[in-house]
Amino acid sequence: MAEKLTQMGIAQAALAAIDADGIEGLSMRKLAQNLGSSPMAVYTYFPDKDALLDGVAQLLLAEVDTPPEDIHWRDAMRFIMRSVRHVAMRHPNASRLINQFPPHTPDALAFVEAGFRSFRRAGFDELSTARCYRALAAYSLGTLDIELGGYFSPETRTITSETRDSMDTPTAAKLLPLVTEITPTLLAQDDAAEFEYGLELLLDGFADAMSRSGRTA
Amino acid sequence: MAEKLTQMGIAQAALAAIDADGIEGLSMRKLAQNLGSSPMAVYTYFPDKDALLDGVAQLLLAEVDTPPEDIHWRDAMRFIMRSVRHVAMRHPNASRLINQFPPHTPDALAFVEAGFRSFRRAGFDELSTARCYRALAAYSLGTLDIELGGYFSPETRTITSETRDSMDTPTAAKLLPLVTEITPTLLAQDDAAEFEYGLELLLDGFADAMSRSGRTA
DNA sequence: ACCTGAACACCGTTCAAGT
DNA sequence: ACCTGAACACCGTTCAAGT
Repeated sequence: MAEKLTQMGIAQAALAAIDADGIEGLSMRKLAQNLGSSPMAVYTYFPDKDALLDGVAQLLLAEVDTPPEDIHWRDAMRFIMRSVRHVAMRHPNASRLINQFPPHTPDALAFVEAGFRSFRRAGFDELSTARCYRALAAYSLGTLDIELGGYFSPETRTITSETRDSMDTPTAAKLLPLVTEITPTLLAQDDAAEFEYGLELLLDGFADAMSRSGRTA
Repeated sequence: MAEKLTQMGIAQAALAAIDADGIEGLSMRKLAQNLGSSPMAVYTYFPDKDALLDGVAQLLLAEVDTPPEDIHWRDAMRFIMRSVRHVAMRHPNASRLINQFPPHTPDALAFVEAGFRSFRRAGFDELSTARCYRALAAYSLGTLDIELGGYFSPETRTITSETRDSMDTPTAAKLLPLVTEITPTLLAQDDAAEFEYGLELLLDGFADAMSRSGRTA
């Protein structure tokens, strides 16, 4: 029984459970036990497990900070992009949900609205705004795949082992000399610095397009 | 019984099953039935289900085409990036595995090696090559999240319904006017064209950095 | 509307045994 | 090494029933 159940309370408990045990570790039955209720009680508030996970994603996205209104659009985009990344880093076990479920509640959309506002105030039209948002979203989601999924660090990844090393290092060096050469550099990269690097390329590109369309960005 | 089991054959059967029924629809038991064997036979070739899914991902990545050796690095990158996207589009139900499992078999790494070769031949040093590869990988993976995960098209997504429309349209228009304004534009975007747009921004950035470091790119 | 308890139709994987 | 069959310890969700 504990507290009275609510949609928000259940989603928060689910997020806490995922933070602790990962997405795979969450089951409707264990969650219900945490809540002190029968497994089926949750189904009054969420139609199925997928809807619950979507709810957890909305909770995460609501944690993204909204930039001050008076800053330059480039700073606003840096602010939002960094905030998304930091939310994911605070919830490494849950971050995959951000890639899977787009924001759709008012709280989760607050940072999107703020980003659009910044673009529009700087003179971007609807098409440019949509286009820039899409490019930034792609870069942001891909960054989460790489950093939180441990894309470049096979050791940290879910310890599947065996099949992974289906090629011994001597063979690799012969067959894939450049992969062998570059991989250590890739592993030594500074995540934050590389994130900023790609981000600035996109922002530079947006600014160029703006100025070519005859405005002072 | 059917054919003799092999690691490759099992992974191919798993990919076919996923193409047909989705990743969630694949079970070790159904796969074994397709293969005409007992469920446990697969465990001789893969230590667990995650290793099998990794194997399927390697199969997908091996489908990525390798660009001709004599083209400009920009064309080589366009070639590879488009090929990854097209592989994912041929296997929409399986494409999430590309975001989850990086290439690590020789066949799956062939396109990476080719990309590195192209960068290095154009005069990029190890650090620049790693840096550019990372930015392209992030953009590529994020694009798959958006296009194949239906990030901008809530209707096509797994039909979780209910919780999704926790805000009626009139409220949304008041609270989030710009989201309301831009969303139709977002839904009407041409996926291929927008993919190319962001890609060119990154390639432009790489070229700038190259020429500033004192080379003819 | 909200919640329960039992039941259904599944899972991945371990284990002992066979070849 | 390769494969089987039974069993273990789980799942998400339906359903009938209670308040």
